[in-house]
Amino acid sequence: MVMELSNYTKIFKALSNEQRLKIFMMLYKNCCMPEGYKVGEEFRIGGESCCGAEGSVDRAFTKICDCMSLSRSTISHHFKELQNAGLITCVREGQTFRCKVNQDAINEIKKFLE
Amino acid sequence: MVMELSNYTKIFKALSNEQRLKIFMMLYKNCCMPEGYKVGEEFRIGGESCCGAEGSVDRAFTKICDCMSLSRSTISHHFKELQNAGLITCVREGQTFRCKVNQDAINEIKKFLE
DNA sequence: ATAAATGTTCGAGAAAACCAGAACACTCGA
DNA sequence: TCGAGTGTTCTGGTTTTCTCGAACATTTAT
Repeated sequence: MVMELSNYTKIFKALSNEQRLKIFMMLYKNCCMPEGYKVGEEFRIGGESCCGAEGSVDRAFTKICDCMSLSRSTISHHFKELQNAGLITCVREGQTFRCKVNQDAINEIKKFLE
Repeated sequence: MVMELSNYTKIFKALSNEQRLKIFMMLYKNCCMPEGYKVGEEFRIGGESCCGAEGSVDRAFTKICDCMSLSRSTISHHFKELQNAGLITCVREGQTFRCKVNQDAINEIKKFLE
């Protein structure tokens, strides 16, 4: 697959904002910190404590707001941008979402940097 | 080595601009297009034709300007930003520069995406 | 059915990024 | 030494990004 340069910049742009990178890390590493993460797994955002290990409570955005001191609308925008860059996929599930990191996009970047 | 999150965003930001990414690609792949590149090699920017294979003429920025239709000052800013992100290192050599991609930074990103 | 909780969209303001042109400084060859 | 060539810095204008709050839509529990 040959990607346009603009596809790469879109991905890099999505990761160039610290708040957005944090969100992405939560999804990718299942936590803010890169410890004990499991790549490619499907899981819910959040958890009773945002960075806790439980990872099964559904109050996604609001929890992330608490954790990051950003408004819900801002968080929503950031999620949109991550989706738009093709880094994550979200499907609605009731009141909240089930999100998944798109491993293909990650691989594409790694290949790009080869 | 443990890098702060802001170091990563700085790198991603540097690569999030299409013009800057082009410049970086020229240095990293020795050409705008990822063909026949030699990673980690030290070489001069430019060439009689910006994307030619010769790669030994020194009129760096100006040539890149011709190639990218950007002013010299803008090109200068982009180089600064790439340096500031730690992606490249430039040392003056007479009228122009000798630039090198910092492979450590690339590896850091790849590790980050592991 | 109503209320609470959640995410979305709109409007707007502040901050940052992008870019150019002008004036400047440095290097090198004639 | 002087001029051409090259990169830097400053200033300013335009565009984009980041963020919030308010109004809205949807889902879920009571």
